[in-house]
Amino acid sequence: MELLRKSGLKVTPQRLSVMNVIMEAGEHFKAEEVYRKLKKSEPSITLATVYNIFRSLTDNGIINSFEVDGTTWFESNLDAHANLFCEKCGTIEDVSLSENSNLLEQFSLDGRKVRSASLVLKGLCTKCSRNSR
Amino acid sequence: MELLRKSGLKVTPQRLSVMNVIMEAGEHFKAEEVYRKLKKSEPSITLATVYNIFRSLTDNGIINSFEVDGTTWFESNLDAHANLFCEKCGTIEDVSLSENSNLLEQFSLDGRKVRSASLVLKGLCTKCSRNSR
DNA sequence: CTAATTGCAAATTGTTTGCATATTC
DNA sequence: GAATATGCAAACAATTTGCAATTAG
Repeated sequence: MELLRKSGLKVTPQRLSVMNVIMEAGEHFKAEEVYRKLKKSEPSITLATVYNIFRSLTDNGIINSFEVDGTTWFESNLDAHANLFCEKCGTIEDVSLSENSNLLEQFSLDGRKVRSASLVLKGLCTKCSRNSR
Repeated sequence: MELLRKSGLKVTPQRLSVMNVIMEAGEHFKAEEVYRKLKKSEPSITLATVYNIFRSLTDNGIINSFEVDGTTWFESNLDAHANLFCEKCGTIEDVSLSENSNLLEQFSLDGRKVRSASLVLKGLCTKCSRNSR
């Protein structure tokens, strides 16, 4: 609620529900998934509304988004990290950068301006990597 | 030609044309752009064909792809680097990683398997950054 | 009361697919 | 000659838009 207010966004039940889903630590969702989850408790909600909400939340820096194979994922973790898409189970796993690595200072920027960075990995998550051994 | 042969892909004029466009150093293209470019010299070519070609080239590791805001870009630079999407002029600029940074060793991987990494930046390219000062 | 947001349907964009024809190897 | 690729039209998936009705501040 505070986050919405701080950004001048109106506090609607739909927005609160979407935020409830997305704010769980370490969670990553696609719009469609959130829509399906919410449909149960909030049957009137629309996929378009979910998309609209995600747009205002990302525009206001409340959540983060990144894309994998043509679809957009959302997460509440705003710290610099990589997202690993597991090619076996289709989930996303956060991958922290090694301590001595500050992602945002890794580039030779020479007079460019970087506003956002998205580091997406593809491979096998911890669980699937273990199971495939 | 050698690259195609090595991967067991048939050498067709369409594939050669696409590769000619994409192989220019530092160039980044969307399928649609390549299609428009080639339409002039090769009027029979189709957007679907361009997409098919890009798929076989990426599947065989001949070129690289990454996505920005829902559209896929292709490049021939296979070295580890970041791609900066300029929000002003809409082009992509390669950004090399600082020497002491090996992108693929930056993560705390602990038993995960990483097959590919895509680092996409958004901001202003060198030219637009200069012009906006 | 006013501006913002929702819900709905329809439109758009980027990309893929099925299939007949043509082309490489 | 067999397998693969092209061209074309049609299908698809993800996302956005226009607009009327509703709701938050």
